[in-house]
Amino acid sequence: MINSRKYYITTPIYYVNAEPHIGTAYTTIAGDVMARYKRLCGYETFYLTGTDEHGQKILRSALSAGLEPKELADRVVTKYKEVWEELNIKYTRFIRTTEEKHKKAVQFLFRKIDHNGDIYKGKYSGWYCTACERYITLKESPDKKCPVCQRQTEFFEEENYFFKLSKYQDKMLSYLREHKDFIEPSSRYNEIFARVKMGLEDVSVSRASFDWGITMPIDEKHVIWVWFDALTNYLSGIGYPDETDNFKKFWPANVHLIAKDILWFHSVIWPCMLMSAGLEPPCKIFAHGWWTMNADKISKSKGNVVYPRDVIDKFGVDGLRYFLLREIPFGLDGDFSFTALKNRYNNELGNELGNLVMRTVVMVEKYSNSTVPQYNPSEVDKTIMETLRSTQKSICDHMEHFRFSLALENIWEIIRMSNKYIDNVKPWLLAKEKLSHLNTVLYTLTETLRIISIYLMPFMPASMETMRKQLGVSDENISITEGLEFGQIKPGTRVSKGNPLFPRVEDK
RNA sequence: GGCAGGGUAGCUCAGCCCGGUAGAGCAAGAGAUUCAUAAGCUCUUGGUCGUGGGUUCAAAUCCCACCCCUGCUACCA
Repeated sequence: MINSRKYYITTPIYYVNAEPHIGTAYTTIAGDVMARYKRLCGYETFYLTGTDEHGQKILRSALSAGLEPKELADRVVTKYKEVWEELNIKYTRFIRTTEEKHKKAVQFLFRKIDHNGDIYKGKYSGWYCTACERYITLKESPDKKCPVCQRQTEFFEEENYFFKLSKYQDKMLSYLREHKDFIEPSSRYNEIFARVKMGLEDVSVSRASFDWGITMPIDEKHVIWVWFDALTNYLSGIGYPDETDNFKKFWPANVHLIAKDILWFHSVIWPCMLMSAGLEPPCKIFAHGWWTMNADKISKSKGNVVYPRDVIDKFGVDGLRYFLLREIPFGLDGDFSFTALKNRYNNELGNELGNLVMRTVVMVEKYSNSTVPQYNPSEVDKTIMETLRSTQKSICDHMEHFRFSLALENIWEIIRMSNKYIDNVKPWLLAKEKLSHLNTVLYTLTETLRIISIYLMPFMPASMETMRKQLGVSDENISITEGLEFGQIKPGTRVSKGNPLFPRVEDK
């Protein structure tokens, strides 16, 4: 039975042969936004991220750097943790696959699956491209040339242990049929469904050609395949198999957030492994898209990799967090460009939101002695109330379904409405004529901003904290369930003008 | 090749399910204002809705054909 008041969300564990870049930051920020949102909704939330540290590639990278693989991993892990801290990522736990706990969990899970009769010794053979380190299928290349690098491949045969994936084909298929929202976006669901229908073949889950990995319990000459190892982090990260209370509380995961390239492993191999071990599959796999850079594919060789630091020096952490989730619908591919970033930052964050906060706070200072005035509920602007009411449901609905960009669009409707409102009622004239309606206007504005700050807290925690200080509500307990009702800011609350929240960026 | 999705203003997209001669944001241009980060507000320019046929009083929207683009088509992670 799924505990409805808990929320368990994960990112993939990142491979430690590269430093965190915009792509890994994207997944991690999205997960953080969701985790923060769920916390605001009152859920006991577990947000897991970490690093994948085994495998041949790591071994090679380490050797060429003159390091032990673990040393290399340690260094990169430090980088990851630094960057996540910088980006304000509030994870519950950072797991490393080289941890003893994790290794034990992997071996435990492996034994379970073995005891269930789903592991057997066999031979894996095929045409292998040494350069790309991958087997090719005759379907993708009948002439036996590597489809990626066009090099001639060699025939290899190795003795491996296999997992009986094929045994779970029917179960997997009916699971997919019964859980239409298991994989999102739905286009990905359709792809996977079609592939599973074509049939499942057993997968090799051990390697004997190198030893940087977790030793296979039933044959010490083999290490466990990195994917088997890596996927298990979702269990070991919450205490499997020993910390039964925590594990029982949080499993199954509500969502595994991933990039689209690793969908197969997460949506098919992983659930089948879990079925074999008698565990429930995760509730949802959400596969997001890729970023291009000025419409070009991002790659090391092209030298156009964007690192978080490149962005936050100029646009701030929240500028980055906002842009990534606002620019493209979550799930689709999108283009990263500093032009687009600057436009959104200046227009939406600086002009529309930042300036709204500024003009509101300054007016309260000037016209109301820096304190939020009393208001007359019957005089509250109807269009503002209507906008707040109509957006509330849809914002929360969008958030629940990872439609971050639409949630933000809705929030910006409120912001734009507020700017219009000011221009319509012209508080500076009301002040001149000493009309009492001014009080209601100022109250409405500060209160609307308070509500906006709650909505935006998951996206831009640092800026919203600053903004709430300016509004004088920083010590208030924030909750989505209770904080959205109009009329909570207390008359007499002192506002204080601070520096612009999002100072304009001029060049670049 | 097979399966899936898409081709709508300069750009990014909504509308298509439930037919009635096109919408938003950005970009561009103009105006009135001043509380404000020269921000905000108002207005304007701008599309024969991939191509060709068909159904219909009426099609971006339904049907057929074609062209083009993208994704998936299993073990580097």
